[in-house]
Amino acid sequence: MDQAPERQRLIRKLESITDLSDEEREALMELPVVVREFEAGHDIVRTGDQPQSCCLILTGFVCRYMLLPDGRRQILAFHPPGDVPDLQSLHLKTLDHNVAAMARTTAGFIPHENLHRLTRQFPGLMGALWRETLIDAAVFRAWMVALGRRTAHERVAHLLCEMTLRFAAVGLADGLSYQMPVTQNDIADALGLSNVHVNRVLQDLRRDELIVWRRTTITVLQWTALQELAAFDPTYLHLKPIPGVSE
Amino acid sequence: MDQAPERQRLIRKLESITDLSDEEREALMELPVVVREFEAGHDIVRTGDQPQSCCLILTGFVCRYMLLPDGRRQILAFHPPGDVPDLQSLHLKTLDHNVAAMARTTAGFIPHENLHRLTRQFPGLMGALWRETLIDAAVFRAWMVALGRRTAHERVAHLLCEMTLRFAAVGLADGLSYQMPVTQNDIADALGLSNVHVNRVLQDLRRDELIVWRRTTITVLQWTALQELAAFDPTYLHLKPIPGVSE
DNA sequence: CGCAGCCTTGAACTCCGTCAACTTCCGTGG
DNA sequence: CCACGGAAGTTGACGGAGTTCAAGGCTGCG
Repeated sequence: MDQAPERQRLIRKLESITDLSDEEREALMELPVVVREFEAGHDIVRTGDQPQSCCLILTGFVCRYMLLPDGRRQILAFHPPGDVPDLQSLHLKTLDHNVAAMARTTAGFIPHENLHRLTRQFPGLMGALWRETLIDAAVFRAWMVALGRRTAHERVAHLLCEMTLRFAAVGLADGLSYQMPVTQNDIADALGLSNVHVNRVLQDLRRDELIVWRRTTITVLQWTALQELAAFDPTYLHLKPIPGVSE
Repeated sequence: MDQAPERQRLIRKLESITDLSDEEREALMELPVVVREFEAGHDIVRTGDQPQSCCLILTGFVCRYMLLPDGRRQILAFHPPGDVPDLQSLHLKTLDHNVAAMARTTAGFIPHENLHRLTRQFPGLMGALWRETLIDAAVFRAWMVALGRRTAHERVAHLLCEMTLRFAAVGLADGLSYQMPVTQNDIADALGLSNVHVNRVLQDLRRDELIVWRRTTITVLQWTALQELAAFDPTYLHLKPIPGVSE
């Protein structure tokens, strides 16, 4: 009876960026989902893999990353529950980067054939999924601007703004507070900085009482000030307005 | 009789990443294309626009970029002829960045409705176009790694490797030589560096006889050495093997 | 209670940015 | 044909944001 919560995750996510019809929601509820669990630090899929299914994050937290031959790591994206980090594998056979669990994570695997059938039957859903991959790319672009042209303080602030909205969009934030299980080292690898410098920047943000970050709990104390510091413009997330946060 | 060359550009590009059937090629030949011309430095579409057609680059050269409020610029992508830099507008109504001509450029505008009709009629073409947007994102990821974790020398070398393959893939390279009308300032804004530093890096590459760059003509002299310097792995471009360059 | 991973701190260093001047190159027009 | 002007490329001196290295301090889990 209650395998529903999984699909609700996906539906909630899609509805944060598109409108779904009742039929489409029903079709999503009928998707077969194989649930697997991953320990923190373990890869879910890897460079070179040719997955036959997409993985929907149900609980936990996930990142995508690439490694240079000498071990330097760049984190490409963070994914809260509801995201499908390898949705691209639907049309790009070979994976060119890794997906890893940053905390104990449960993921639901949805076979490609079922997703393909769905997109054939419901052009609206095809649009929604395509759109989802395009927003993925939009986030990459925003990160590129951060990596290339923002200062360390701006980068950290920008990442915090983005994650705040994305957690809120799928209902996983409590006001401006949310759980994000990443280390300062992870932040550094996401923002192209050293862990030492990330530490110093975070101390500044705390000293200025813009945020509180205790253990894995992040709380934004001064949303407007943080946005201004980051020159954060949420357009690129292409989210519908979020009750209680935006609008 | 001879409006054909335009569509050939698109077909050639798509065939560098997918196989097309005769029917699909024919359907592409029947797309209406409105040709317009743009001067160097002029925007083709802008942030906030809600375009009703996609622009196919026919001749010239184009970049996508974002500006920070204080004027800092990050170039997100370069596009040789054959590319459709705003293909995403098919499923993302509002543009979140700009597309600009870097040299005198002719672009062919293809109405969204025609592309949508095409994707409904030919699922293979839908796959090809979706795939195209996914490769776009893959290139963003590669750039993110460069911006976040590569040194200035590696970044420049990596960009040169990428552009060499992309020009070659659409038949616009003469061996390892091609025309790319960008200034050192543009390179700097693409790689998150200053124009001064790009200048010094290029001098190093020339001194070591890895490349020649005169005016807008780039020639790679030592392909293997350049690849090694960049730690360049072309997988992310998801190209078929290019006769005469790769394989 | 102990250990391991994470956070924190300080000092030295470096890659790259900034500023400012100078040169080269090319297109234009006289 | 040459003179001019502006944009792009080049050079040097200096400064700073962020890195590296290394040590020490927390803290939560087994």
